[in-house]
Amino acid sequence: MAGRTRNTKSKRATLADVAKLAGVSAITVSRVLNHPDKVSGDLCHRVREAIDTLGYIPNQSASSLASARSQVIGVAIPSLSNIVFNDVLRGIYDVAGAGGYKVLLADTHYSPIEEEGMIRTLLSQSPEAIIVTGGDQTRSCQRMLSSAAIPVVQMMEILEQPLDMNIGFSHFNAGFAVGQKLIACGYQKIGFIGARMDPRVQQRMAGFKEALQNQDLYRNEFFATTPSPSSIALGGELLRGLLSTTGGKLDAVFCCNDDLALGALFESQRMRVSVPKDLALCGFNDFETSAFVNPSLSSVHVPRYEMGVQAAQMILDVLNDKPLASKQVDIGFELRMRQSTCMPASAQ
Amino acid sequence: MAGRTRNTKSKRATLADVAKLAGVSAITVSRVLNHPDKVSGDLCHRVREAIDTLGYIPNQSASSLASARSQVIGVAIPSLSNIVFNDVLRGIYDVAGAGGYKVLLADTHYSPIEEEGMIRTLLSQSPEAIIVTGGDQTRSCQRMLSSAAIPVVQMMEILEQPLDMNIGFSHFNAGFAVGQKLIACGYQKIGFIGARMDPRVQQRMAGFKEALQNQDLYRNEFFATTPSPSSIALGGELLRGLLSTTGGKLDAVFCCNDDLALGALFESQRMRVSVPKDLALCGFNDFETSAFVNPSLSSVHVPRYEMGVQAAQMILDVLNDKPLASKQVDIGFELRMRQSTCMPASAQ
DNA sequence: GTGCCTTATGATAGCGCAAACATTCGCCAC
DNA sequence: GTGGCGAATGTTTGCGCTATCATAAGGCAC
Repeated sequence: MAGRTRNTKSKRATLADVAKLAGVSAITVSRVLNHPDKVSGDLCHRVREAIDTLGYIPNQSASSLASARSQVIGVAIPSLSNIVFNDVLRGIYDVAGAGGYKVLLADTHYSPIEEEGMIRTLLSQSPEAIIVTGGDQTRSCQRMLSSAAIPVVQMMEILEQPLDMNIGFSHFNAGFAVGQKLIACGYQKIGFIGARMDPRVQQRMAGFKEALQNQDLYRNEFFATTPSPSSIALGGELLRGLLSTTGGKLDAVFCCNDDLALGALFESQRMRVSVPKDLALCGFNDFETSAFVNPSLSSVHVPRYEMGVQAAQMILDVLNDKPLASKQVDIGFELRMRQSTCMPASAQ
Repeated sequence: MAGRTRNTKSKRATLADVAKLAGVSAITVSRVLNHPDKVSGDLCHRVREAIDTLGYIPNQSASSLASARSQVIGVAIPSLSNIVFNDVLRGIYDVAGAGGYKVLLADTHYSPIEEEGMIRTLLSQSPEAIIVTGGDQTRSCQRMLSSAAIPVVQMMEILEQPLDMNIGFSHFNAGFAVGQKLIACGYQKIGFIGARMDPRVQQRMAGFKEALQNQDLYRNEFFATTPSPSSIALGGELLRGLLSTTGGKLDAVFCCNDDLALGALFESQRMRVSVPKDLALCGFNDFETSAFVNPSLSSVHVPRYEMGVQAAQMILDVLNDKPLASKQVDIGFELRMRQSTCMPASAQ
């Protein structure tokens, strides 16, 4: 609580300063900045010169307060260090920025409790819209979002009952598709490793499990999960653990994401387990590495950047009163089967 | 410019609403939120109930305007999709968040021109401090930053003449160290591949080049660079190009980052060029993958998360009038030599 | 010329909050 | 009892901007 002293007393220039220098009223300066078509070319020019001279930068707080428009879009994601969200963010930033909006970003650390606090903080900035991840907000968080009466997009997954708008894909279906594919490839002893176990990973696992159960191939002891954060190192550990508890009987493993899958692949190489001859591996998210590693890693591709773009675009459309085709968009996914799941000819 | 109609006219609750419900004055509510120690327990409780009842969320714009404190730290980074910056960002967010600050983030796309516009936007939010990447801001951008009269941190590299505070490490020294190390390992025909060629990559290259020149080992045709964004795919392409133009004479290649290095490694494997027997590879940034890939990839480790933490901490310290040990912090780097640069016994 | 419209500019008020100053009250020393 | 002090609460004001309304100046039909 120490006294906050700024050594410079040269206060920032204001609209009024610019107006005085240009010999016009403040509102005219405001118009030059916000509705230049409503000011004559002559004045417009004079005002701009004054702005340059003073190095005037508008005070967005005052503008927001007076106009009830903050030009801010709030975004909450579970993790800053997960590539998955970076790609989505890039899409959001590109579109929001081009539309004249700033993005205020919060990292919820995969915790709905933290998320609630962070969304409260976001809302205190009077954002014109909010983008959140998934649908596992706390009740009071959902109430806050609703009563904020602004457009809300829940992204990354398709939800049964979205708060407002929704873009993503079905993780259950994706997991199910992987399960079906591995079975179709001829694999019989199929395992799963998962980390973090956030709602989307759980849905992938549930879909995968159902596909196996449909063919009577589900075995509880072939599934290894941990709430720990996902990493390459962890992928190796989980795979080694699974192979040891199952006595190496597995012939395919679905990893809940590419971090784990790469870790499993690298660990297999060190254990002299040949992929895919001895063991097939499939990841999720399709990182760039997955396409280039040897053997290349099968994965589920998701148009993440595109999802971010569309999420932001839906918001811009609503904010500009453009008609929206649908409040819910299934952006889909695509199995990218590569060398790591090529069933060897000699398979039983 | 369509009319912006909000269907709900239920305006958000204000301090005054809370005050009326609690039967106190507005300033008391403000005190409950900002200086609870100055309000009696009884009133404090009553006010908090009113806040809950109304779902009151303070209007940060009004608060900023009235108090001249925005609780915002502006951050500009060159890329949202480069893991390097994610780690730094995580550090910044963790510390800034714990200190009660929001982070307003801008992606400059490695362009000083874009950066200038984005910093202008950041400044319009009246941030209490700014963190930017590197030192290649435009003149007018630097002028804006100076006249904003707020703490500024330039991060990622050590600068000769920082605007204000500075944290990072010497990319020149890091490149030089890699050069020396490869030479010490006994490599003689040493190449370099680089992409993006932003200022920091250029410095790494310059340091590396100098190390080679010192031993008369620099050969211009062993250096391949491109302004294209770095990627794993590009690493493979650049390596293949370099090997073909040099007739495969190289025995070691320093890649300006781990993306390129991994791409080079994977491409080597596909070309049946054995790493490190036929070709040594060294990357930069030490991604998690690098430690686990086979053969494991030598790289230069940089404490990125720590750098973000310290950048934010320096700012919090200045904002709280705590004495600062130094305005410039060299966070260092560390060579992590792994299998990809193990000189084979049979080397000439 | 009159009336009416459009365009360009200005004056005023108020957005929601907190700083600064004002008031009230109770307590204590003497 | 009196004066003085601090704690608790309130009143006023203004942060910098824009919405709204007002005004002025010009154009045009008749």
